[in-house]
Amino acid sequence: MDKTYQPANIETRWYQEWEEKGYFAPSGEGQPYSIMIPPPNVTGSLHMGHGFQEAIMDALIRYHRMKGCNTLWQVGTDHAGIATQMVVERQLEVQGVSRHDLGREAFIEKVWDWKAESGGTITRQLRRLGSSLDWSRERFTMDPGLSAAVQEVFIQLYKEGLIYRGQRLVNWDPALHTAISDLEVISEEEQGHLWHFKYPLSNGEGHLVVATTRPETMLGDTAVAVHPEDERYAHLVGQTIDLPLTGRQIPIIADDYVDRDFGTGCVKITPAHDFNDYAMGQRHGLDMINILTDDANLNDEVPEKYRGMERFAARKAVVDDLDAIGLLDKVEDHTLKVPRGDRSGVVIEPYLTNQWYVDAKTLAKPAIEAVENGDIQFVPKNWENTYFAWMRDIQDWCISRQLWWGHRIPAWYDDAGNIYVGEDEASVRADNNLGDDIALRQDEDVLDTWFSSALWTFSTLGWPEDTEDLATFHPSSVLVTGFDIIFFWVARMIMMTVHFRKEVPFHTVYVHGLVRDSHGAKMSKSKGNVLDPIDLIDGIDLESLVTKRTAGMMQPKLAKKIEKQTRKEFADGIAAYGTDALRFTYYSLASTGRDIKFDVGRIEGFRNFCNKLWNAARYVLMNCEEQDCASDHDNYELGLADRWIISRLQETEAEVEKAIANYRFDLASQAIYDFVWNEYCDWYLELSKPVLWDDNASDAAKTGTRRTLIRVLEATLRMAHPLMPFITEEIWQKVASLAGQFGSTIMTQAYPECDDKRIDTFANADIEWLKGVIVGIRNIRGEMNIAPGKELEVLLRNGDDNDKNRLDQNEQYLKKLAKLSSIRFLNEDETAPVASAALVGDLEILVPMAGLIDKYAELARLAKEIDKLENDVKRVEGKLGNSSFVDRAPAEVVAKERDKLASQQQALEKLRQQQQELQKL
RNA sequence: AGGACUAUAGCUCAGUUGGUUAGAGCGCUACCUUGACAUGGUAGAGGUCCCCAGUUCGAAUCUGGGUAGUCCUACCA
Repeated sequence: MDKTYQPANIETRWYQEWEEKGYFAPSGEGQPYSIMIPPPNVTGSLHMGHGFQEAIMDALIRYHRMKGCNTLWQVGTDHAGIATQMVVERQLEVQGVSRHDLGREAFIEKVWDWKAESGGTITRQLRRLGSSLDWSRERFTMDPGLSAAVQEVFIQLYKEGLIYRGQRLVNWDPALHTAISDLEVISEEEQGHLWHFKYPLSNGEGHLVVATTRPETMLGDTAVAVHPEDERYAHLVGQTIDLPLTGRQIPIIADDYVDRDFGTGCVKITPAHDFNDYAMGQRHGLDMINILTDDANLNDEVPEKYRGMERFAARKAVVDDLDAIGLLDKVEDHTLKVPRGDRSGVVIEPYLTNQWYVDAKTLAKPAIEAVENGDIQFVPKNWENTYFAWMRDIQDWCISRQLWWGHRIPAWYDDAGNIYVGEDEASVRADNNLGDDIALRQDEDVLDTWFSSALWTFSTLGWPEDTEDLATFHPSSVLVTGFDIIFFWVARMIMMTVHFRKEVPFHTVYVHGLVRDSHGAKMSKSKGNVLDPIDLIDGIDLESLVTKRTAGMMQPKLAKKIEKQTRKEFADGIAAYGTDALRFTYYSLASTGRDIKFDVGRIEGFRNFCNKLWNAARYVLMNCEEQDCASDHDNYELGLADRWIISRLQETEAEVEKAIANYRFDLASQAIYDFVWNEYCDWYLELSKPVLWDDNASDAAKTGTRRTLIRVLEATLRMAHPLMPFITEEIWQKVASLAGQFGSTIMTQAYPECDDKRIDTFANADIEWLKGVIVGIRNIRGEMNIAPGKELEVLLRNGDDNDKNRLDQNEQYLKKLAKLSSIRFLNEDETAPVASAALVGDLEILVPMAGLIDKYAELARLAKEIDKLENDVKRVEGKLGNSSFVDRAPAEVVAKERDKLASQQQALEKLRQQQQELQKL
């Protein structure tokens, strides 16, 4: 083995082998365990969020596979309608071609080409992460099988009346020319203005003042509303206004939606361009005048002057014109929420169109129940509240999109406007007895991407066919996802699955936090703080990183800033840390919080951890290879250290198991880290040396030590494998046979489980004693600046029989680990030399000072210790002096405090004696 | 406006049903190439557990109020 851990040499090699050998496929035996990957965009690339999420899922999958489950991790990608179409349109734009120039069919072909070209990127990257996905079952939301499922669902929901077509206001994206759902609209506060206009009363007796943030919509006003109990205007209700610039007369109506205290208490009503006004228009039977085109330019419903104007130009024109005729009352600064499309970033228009809707309220009911009755559980549980809150107030879901890339809606229209829904034109004709003389045209629109995603857990398993995979792997075991798509995806999956399968899509939803940069900011291209998981694995030099982060930046100023920032933060680029270190970092961050702040500094620590494990293995192999490790006989003996580390391994196994059961990967990784580094390496390997290197030690003891070294290492590798698959496999291959384990891969070995019988509390206590003595001596050595190489003669005083026994049995350990030339108890009649002392319980450990230790340094050290103890004693004395504590606290708590006080007082007494003796000198 | 979450060491975070000497990693200080590892070893420094009040014998932990921050949902023109 190399002296240092070199991940690049092992990772891709092992992944290829695993995949070729088919280890990722379900075994066909055992309890089914399945996870459906949240399908990434087929033309996308891996980001930190993916990396985190895949790491979690892979750990769960590998863990259950090793536990003997029939494990399926279903892989696949999403066609991501809008996102993908936009990318291809942008590529065409560079060539000066629009999708309309190409026409629908040719354009879709281009998209398929692009999918073929770039579609492998993310799946290649998933492999780099070590994800043990069953690639033989890879699916795509637009492949024939899944498309059939989509069609089936649409047709059936239509027949049940749960999908309908309707004309109403939708969120219209004027850049993308499509409707989008409420969830795809992001509203954020922006600085704007509030314009106050005078609307003259038709009777010539003055005017009303209305305020608006969108002056141009006044051209579509069909009423002015006041509050029904507003005395200022009560007498005007029923009268009309001469709507300026239009020549139209519009009524003054009363509606209690109006807030009397806002502005003047008069509101202009534009039913065709505002959701609240729309509702009011319906209540009052107002006209709806659509004044916009698909591009959000003004249409022919407005006076000639404004026709064809862009909406913001029209705004200015309307304001200027009203001002010119003296009807602009005033303009105020005003912050308002501006709705923008999450993809296009342009301001969304409420726009009157025909769209397809899903009756979400009906579907939501059983979906809510599935969570209420515990069939589905969220982890952490509080996300259920978020789910309920949204589901109980759910709005119908607009599922049609005016795009070309996606599942085309299976609906046909005749010239009379009748709607026919069916598999294809032929079946529609057949089902409805439509002759060839009746012209049919198919709906131009496609379905929201999330419509097909909602079917993901069962469509990937072959539905609507009644497959064995469905019977075996559905419902899936757990969904691993971020809270950002609980509404987009999780809720809709539950609705669709419960409706069509009469069972839940998954039993558990594990909701993890979102990966952010080290300061907690969202990672985004425009902020220039994006990290690519692959760069953390392979490393990247500074220049490449700068180029990558600033590529395709529209604003040169921004690019400059990002470059500066990047050069500062990554002056030396990013080192190659390897997949296992990256994954371990993810796990360590996977606690219950909502934000996961990713600091590159952390990954280095875990790369070092990999190196630690690597070198521990080197040490073990060095001592075990071609040696008797008792792999096939019982002729060995386990010493204290052996029994202790075996015991600690059991406890760690139990801890890891519990952590994984609770989706606490931070605790699982912590337990493994701690065991490997702080116990196995720091103590056990050191404790093995005095045995292996002692000529007086018996062969049976040496064999027992070697056996323990190799077997604990081997079990640790299995324990850690789900979290760090590559390094564990690489080492395991070299270690397994020495530990009496056989197999072609660690992947399918049994996961180690805690054996209570091997938890040895006596060994634990003895080792704690041993550590106490060693640490006590090391502490004196460190504090007193005694050269590390200087061997000490240590004396013990005041111990009981237990201490004496322990000394007898551990003398070799003590000498080696604390660097002692001798250690013995003082005889009864022997006076102790001047010494520096440490305490382990009642036992005093004396390091003679002669020639080694400065009196005043030791006095200072003692003073510090005494001070600390005095405080402790005071606190406990206070507690025990409080009669209500003694009376009311449980007896065992009181007893514990008494014991504590007694031993503290004793220790204090000894240290004070020590202090006095020293002072006399 | 309603709701959720967060506040613990310089930084990032653990802390299980109230009883711990409040922990870890990174960073920091001193010493050390000792035969697995300097991607290392040994020792050490560092905390008013956001603030106030309450419950309790006892609060980082429970309750109420406040402050600060983050986010979600809805939205007043």
